[in-house]
Amino acid sequence: MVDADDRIRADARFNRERILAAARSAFTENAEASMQSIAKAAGVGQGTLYRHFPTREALVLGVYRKGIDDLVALGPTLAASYPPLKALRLWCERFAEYGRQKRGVADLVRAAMTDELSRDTYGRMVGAVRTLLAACAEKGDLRPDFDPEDFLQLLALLLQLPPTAEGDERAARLRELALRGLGVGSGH
Amino acid sequence: MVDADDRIRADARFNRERILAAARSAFTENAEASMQSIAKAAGVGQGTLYRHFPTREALVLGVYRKGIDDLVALGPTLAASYPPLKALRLWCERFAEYGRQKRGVADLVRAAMTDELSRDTYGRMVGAVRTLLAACAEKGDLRPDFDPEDFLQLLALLLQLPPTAEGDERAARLRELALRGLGVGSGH
DNA sequence: ACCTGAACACCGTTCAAGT
DNA sequence: ACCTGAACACCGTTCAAGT
Repeated sequence: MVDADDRIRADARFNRERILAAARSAFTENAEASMQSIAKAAGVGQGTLYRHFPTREALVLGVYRKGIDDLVALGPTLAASYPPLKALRLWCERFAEYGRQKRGVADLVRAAMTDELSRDTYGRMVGAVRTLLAACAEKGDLRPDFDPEDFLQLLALLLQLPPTAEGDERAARLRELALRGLGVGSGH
Repeated sequence: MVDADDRIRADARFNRERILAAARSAFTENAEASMQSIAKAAGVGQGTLYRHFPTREALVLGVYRKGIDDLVALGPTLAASYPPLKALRLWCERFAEYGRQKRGVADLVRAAMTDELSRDTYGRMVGAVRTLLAACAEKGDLRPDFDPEDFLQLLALLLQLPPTAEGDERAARLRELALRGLGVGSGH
């Protein structure tokens, strides 16, 4: 056990990276880029793509996992620097911004509950939201009985609005609506 | 002009009805039923399908137009029989129920703003929501400054939740969240 | 006028054959 | 072990040919 990786896997790992890089850029310019076109862009046979990512969902997850981890890590960072409600708002905005750039995120969150593969990632996102909401509730900024998963699902649904200025504004208004529904501005 | 229809169109109208009937039942059991399979089920060439409904959107609209008209008409009916807030709630539930059965409705509403074809239908739905919200606002049940289109879009987004008991319950909770955000329970 | 269905240019996914 | 790419079973859409 000199090395964690078997020697023979060097090419496989190389291919994996090539696929991820190709998928990342393909998804950025078109969230519906075909698997076949991604294999081609990566310079790899279709079979190889499917060997590494047996499902489109798996590929999307591979591409966005890092960004989502960053988002999850951002929760505590914001919570440490801002009042709870401000931290929650900023996190929601970052989520929206990230989701707007990488439109696959919405599908990922939507599929997450039924897909074994992405359960971990999803669970950590829910955890981040839970912490942010709990901090607000503790300060009395909003009601304490709300399901963080409902809130995250709502944020994910809002990503489906058209990626235009109008869609973004509507999403922002609906986020504010949700926060008011959670009790913002009705007590303290 | 003895008749509103030219004689020669009898077969065309027959085909149109056959297509609509086939599409209705196909969409009911699978919202993503292919155009090709619908043409086949209708006993019609693909070209005929495309002649009548040049786009999938047009076909969806053809199938759901009547149901949506019913939904629009339901607004005033409920408003006449119930207090405004109750009427609004009931309408939302009917919308959700209808959308759950016919999953194409959500896409229709989502696409409506950018699609010329369905603008009328969409506009009438917004009108129904506007009236219901306005009646509530007038009675002081909720804040008067909210965009009915935002509300309708939110309802349409909620249709995208998985059609399970869990998804339905989440949608119901998020609807209540929105109503609280609109001021329900904070005035009188 | 309207209809048909073969044909085109794609998909996602699989799997025999290669190294 | 891993890779390739032809092949399969589909799509949505078009359009020459028929009636």
